[in-house]
Amino acid sequence: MPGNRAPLSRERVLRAAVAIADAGGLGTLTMRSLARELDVKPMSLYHHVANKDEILDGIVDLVFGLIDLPSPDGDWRHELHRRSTSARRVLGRHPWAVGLLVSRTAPGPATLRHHDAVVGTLRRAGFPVDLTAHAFALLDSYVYGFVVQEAALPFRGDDGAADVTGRIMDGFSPGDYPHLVEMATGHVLLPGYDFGDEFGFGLDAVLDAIAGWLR
Amino acid sequence: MPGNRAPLSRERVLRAAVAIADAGGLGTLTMRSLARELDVKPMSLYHHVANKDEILDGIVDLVFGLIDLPSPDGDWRHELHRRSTSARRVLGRHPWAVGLLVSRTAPGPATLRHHDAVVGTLRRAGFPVDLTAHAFALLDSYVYGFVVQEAALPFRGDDGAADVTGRIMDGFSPGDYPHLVEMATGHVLLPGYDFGDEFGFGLDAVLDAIAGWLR
DNA sequence: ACCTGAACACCGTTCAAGT
DNA sequence: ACCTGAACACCGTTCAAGT
Repeated sequence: MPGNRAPLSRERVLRAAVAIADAGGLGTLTMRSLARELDVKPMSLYHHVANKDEILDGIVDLVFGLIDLPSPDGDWRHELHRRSTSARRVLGRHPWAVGLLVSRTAPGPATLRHHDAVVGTLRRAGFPVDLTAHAFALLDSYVYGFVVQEAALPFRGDDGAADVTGRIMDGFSPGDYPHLVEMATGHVLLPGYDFGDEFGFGLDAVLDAIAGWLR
Repeated sequence: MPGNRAPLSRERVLRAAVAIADAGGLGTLTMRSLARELDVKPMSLYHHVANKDEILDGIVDLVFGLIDLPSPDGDWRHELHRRSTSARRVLGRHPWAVGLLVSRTAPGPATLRHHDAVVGTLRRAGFPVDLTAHAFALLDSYVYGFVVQEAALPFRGDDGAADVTGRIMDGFSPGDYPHLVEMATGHVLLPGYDFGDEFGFGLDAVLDAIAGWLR
């Protein structure tokens, strides 16, 4: 691993932590694996972060910092479409981040800046503060939840889908879950299907609904 | 703890695991804390579950089993409204379950039965299979994502909100996050506000959108 | 059949010591 | 200032032994 012996820093620690979580899941991210990745002893990490909890908060915030911000001066719908697509892509690449979200209550600066830009875009577009709260809750619920589904449903990748459909169909008594079987064999497993394509469809529906509130 | 010395069973192990995760978060759920709760030695657990991973899969499925199923014969919109409200309440009580969702790909029988009932309700209502997939993705993304937001955003409980607003306002340079500050002081922190109330508003918007696809 | 004691290879973190 | 060795109280899990 080239360049790993640059001087340690909070930044490098967090970046390495993201890399480990991406590669093997959150379960493989330990202070010791992180130290190994950085070619350092575990205790050295504590000079740059207070503890593992701060690392978890830090990598969530780092991931939020990768999401494109909406420009408050552009067309609100176009800007929120672009940032939502970016959010889904970024969070989809680091799905453990959404998993971590439910257990932390200390949003970092990048996360706050992100939310501030979304709220600001809605306010600038003319949404009153109560409708802005509605829109914020609806839009970001959709984005987070889609990432959860995409990570959890085994309807991705060509192999994964077939795998689980197999489990559904023969792991249990035949005839259970008839509608899931129909959905799988009649739609999801057909060549052109990609669950990820559902995102844009739902996103447009959500933005339509929000746009309707403005009139 | 009365009745804890009933004979061990997979059922009792999973129930105790849920209780521990509810009380102290997933981080406090260990094979050893679980054994202690059940008044048994850690190794006894392995006679009822293969390993901790199976416990995690098991408690997610247990929680899904608590959600009201829609009846495929009722009015689809009413049924999905009822089951979505139930899902939000149940998952909101056990928020770690949604966090776990992103890292598992082995849905259990209760989870599959749940999804089957939702898909069946949509099919019975006359949605073709492709629109059923759209509706399923949109609706459940919204439900999961709302639970994530409600757990993550510190906009709940009277104290929590004030806490974080404090952090937002003085922890960082003043004037950062102006829109979040406006949203907090001008809306979210006002006496009658409860973020949870946003759920029904967004749910109706989502169901409106889905209903529109049927015509 | 069900439970357990002892052991192994791990964790996060502290503390005192090195450069 | 930054890094580290040794140690502590924990983990999940295996294996051989008990009833």
